[in-house]
Amino acid sequence: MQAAAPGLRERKKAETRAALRAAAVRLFLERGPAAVTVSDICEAAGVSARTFFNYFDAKEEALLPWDKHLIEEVITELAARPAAEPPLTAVRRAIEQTFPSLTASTGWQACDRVLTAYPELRTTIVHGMLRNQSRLASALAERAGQTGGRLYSQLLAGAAASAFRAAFSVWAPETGTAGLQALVGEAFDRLAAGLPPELT
Amino acid sequence: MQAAAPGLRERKKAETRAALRAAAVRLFLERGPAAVTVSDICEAAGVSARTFFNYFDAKEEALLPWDKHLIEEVITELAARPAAEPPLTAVRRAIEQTFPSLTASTGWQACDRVLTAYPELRTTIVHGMLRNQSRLASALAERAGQTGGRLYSQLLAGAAASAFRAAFSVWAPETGTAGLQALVGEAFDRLAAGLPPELT
DNA sequence: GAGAAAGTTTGCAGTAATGCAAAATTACAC
DNA sequence: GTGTAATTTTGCATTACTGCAAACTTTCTC
Repeated sequence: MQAAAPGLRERKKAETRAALRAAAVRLFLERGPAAVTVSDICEAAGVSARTFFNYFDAKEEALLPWDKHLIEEVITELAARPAAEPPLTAVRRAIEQTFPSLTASTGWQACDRVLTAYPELRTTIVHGMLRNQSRLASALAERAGQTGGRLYSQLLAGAAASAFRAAFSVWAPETGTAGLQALVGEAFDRLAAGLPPELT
Repeated sequence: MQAAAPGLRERKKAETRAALRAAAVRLFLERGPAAVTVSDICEAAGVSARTFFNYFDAKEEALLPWDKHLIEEVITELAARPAAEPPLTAVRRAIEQTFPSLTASTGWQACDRVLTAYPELRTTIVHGMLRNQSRLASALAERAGQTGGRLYSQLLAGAAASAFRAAFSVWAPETGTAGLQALVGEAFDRLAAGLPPELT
């Protein structure tokens, strides 16, 4: 039942990624993110500076224990939702389904320490999430066919991404991924209710 | 009733901004945005390269006939909305109130031509709008006091920004600012309805 | 008007990020 | 194993963008 032997190539990539992340976290904690350059991280991880950007889109992303394939997972889950399901519900469930993968990641504790020490990182990281949104919008447009048109797809993707971003923005990392999931759930509840001031 | 004489300083700033914008639009059309550097634009406009970033946050922003003070206008309008108004409605009205300023801007025709010729610019520009979102979130948080908490403020700001971004993404510039406003209205309608697949 | 105060432009130096093509590494076929 | 195809790493060149401090311009005060 376990995945096929990953092979040397995949293993090395995982090691490089882990080394980069470990170096980034350590240096961020030591000197603060602003005083750490990408070159510093790469030197500590033993790879060239150019390689960093084969793994991460931005300096700050090296902090997070999730990576790009998570958005693909969301999109896969989305495709697996029943066609009759209302779009907002489908996105919500797709995101919820990927939380186990999120929880399985190691490195939350380190992430917690850095985010607590340097709250401004949160903003930067949240900004980076916008790249994923267009992937999601395309997937939604495809799924929905003509339902609601392109405006609706874009809006839905934006709203879903906003739900996640808002949750991440106010999340106390020490509550763990379960805490994050609860916030995401609340955000989607509010969206589904039409953003009233109070949830009834 | 007219505004006080702007003074030399303000007038020069306006001229510089206009020169930069004109140069950017012209060069974008001639060679495509990717083949135009900020230095090119500045050379054509007769200012130093460093000055460009006193006026715009990013290369592509020089294209748009609106500027940063528009978001301030939205925030001012927001502050002027009655406190009893539901937050989503208040943001919507605040945005709608600033459309006259948007429509008053000159340069839409040029903007239209460039966006049509280089659709990928739209994505870039939409990304840039994220900077405004945090300003809006703070304003909402302040206005709402404790209503709904920080998650609600962030989500509302994200949703409102998504409404505008989605509208801009699908907007056909030849329909003018009125066309954009109609799309923004539809997006807010959908948000208020809880993002159902069809507007009833 | 002269001089102080405030705001703007500019040069400089440095970092983030991306494209491209060559070199190195791993996987695969026989 | 050897050779070949596919990936990955790396170096190089370039551009976007930011902070800082000095020079310059406009505005304000008397």
